Amino acid sequence: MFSDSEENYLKAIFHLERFSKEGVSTNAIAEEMQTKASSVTDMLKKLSDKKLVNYVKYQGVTLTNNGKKTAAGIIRKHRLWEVFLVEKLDFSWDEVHEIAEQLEHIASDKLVEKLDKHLKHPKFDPHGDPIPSKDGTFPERDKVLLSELQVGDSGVCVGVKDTSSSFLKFLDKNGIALGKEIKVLEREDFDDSLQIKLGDQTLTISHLIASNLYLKTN
Amino acid sequence: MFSDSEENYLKAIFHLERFSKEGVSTNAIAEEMQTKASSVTDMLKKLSDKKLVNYVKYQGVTLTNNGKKTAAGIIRKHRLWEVFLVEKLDFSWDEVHEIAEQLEHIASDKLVEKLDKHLKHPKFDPHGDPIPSKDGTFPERDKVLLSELQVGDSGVCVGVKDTSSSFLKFLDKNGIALGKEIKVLEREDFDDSLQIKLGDQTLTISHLIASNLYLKTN
DNA sequence: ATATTTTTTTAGATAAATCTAAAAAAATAA
DNA sequence: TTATTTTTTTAGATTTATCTAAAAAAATAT
Repeated sequence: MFSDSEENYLKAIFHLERFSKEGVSTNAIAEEMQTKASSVTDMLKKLSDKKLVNYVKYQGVTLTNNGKKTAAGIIRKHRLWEVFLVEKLDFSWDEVHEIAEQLEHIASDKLVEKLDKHLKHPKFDPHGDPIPSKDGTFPERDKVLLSELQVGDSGVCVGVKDTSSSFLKFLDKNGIALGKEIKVLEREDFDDSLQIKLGDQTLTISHLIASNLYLKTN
Repeated sequence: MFSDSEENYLKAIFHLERFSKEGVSTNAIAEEMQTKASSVTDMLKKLSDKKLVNYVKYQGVTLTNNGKKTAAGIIRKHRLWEVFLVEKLDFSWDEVHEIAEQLEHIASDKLVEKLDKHLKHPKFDPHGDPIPSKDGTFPERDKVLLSELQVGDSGVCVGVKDTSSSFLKFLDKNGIALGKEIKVLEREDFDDSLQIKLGDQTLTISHLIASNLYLKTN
């Protein structure tokens, strides 16, 4: 149906749309996809011809309903495969992104639905990101960055913002995992680092760490 | 490492090499891949530059050791994914080929080995074809076409030669599956059709059917 | 309001994989 | 052995996705 490249652009635009309510700019897409603005322009024309985006020269793009649905479908596949890799093949959560980037382009509706069933219809991927349903709707979860909590607040770890291997490995090393309860014991005014309680241990984490960890507060 | 197209050519040459002990001809590859001879020539030059085939103008090609190993790796992936689709996702054996054609190009050694482990190191795919081991060796099984058996002979069904959906569906419909015991009761001289015993039933099958079904004789 | 900077687009080039049509080589037939 | 047919290769074109460099438009600053 669509080329891998077209699918990657749709995915990028989909992600960028969540941040800007205006159209997404050519440069933003180029940045996200690590490519040149001129390549983006070329692709926007093609996606526009295929009615996947609304594109007006010099004014950026938005996804059409069709484009949104297609993008959600790709993200659905990506996240289902991530669950498969972690749950069934025993990969760790910092290894699955690159492989899922390939698997998300496998074209077979039946495969996706059978995979979903096999995995017992998971709602979230290994990083806590929601898995769009078949019709393209996202089951959003209310979550808050750990960095935004007040001293004394607590919550359960439900997701990560940064999914880089180095960040995830850091979490592993410190025993921070989805499902764990975290309580903010103290905030250091100087650098906004936090002292937190995790299980029966106490540890100190930087602001950068805290601003990449999502909690569900109780 | 290699493009999907390069991998498909290697696979095709690998399969064709099993039949001709001479080099594989350009036209044979074009036929196998449903493409034009001129496209094949172009690709052979490229594969030759990459030391995957021994190519001499007008004399066809053979795979180098490297080419053989690479091809075996792709076939390994294809067949492991077929096992996964049938055993874990509950696909039927006539549905898996097209999907495995896509999955075989996913590049991750770790994924292949984890998949192999998850499937408990299967030796054969759902059609009875052997799965090459990691180092590229094929565990060949001694098998005979049902059409070559004599009246009175019997054996266990271990594989199919034709893997088309229509053939596999025919087998399903008639209760013929891998692992089933078959005994040749009678052969019709006129058209070489066979009367066979399958479980407690007797059925008649054409020569074409019998010449696409592999048995292991006892 | 004009000049400067930034963003975006266009024009033209490149690489990969394919094609058609023509040329060259090899195989086969007379 | 020469002619014919078949196979294979070459030459040149096309499509997709990319790039660089230049031009055009929009945004920002003076």
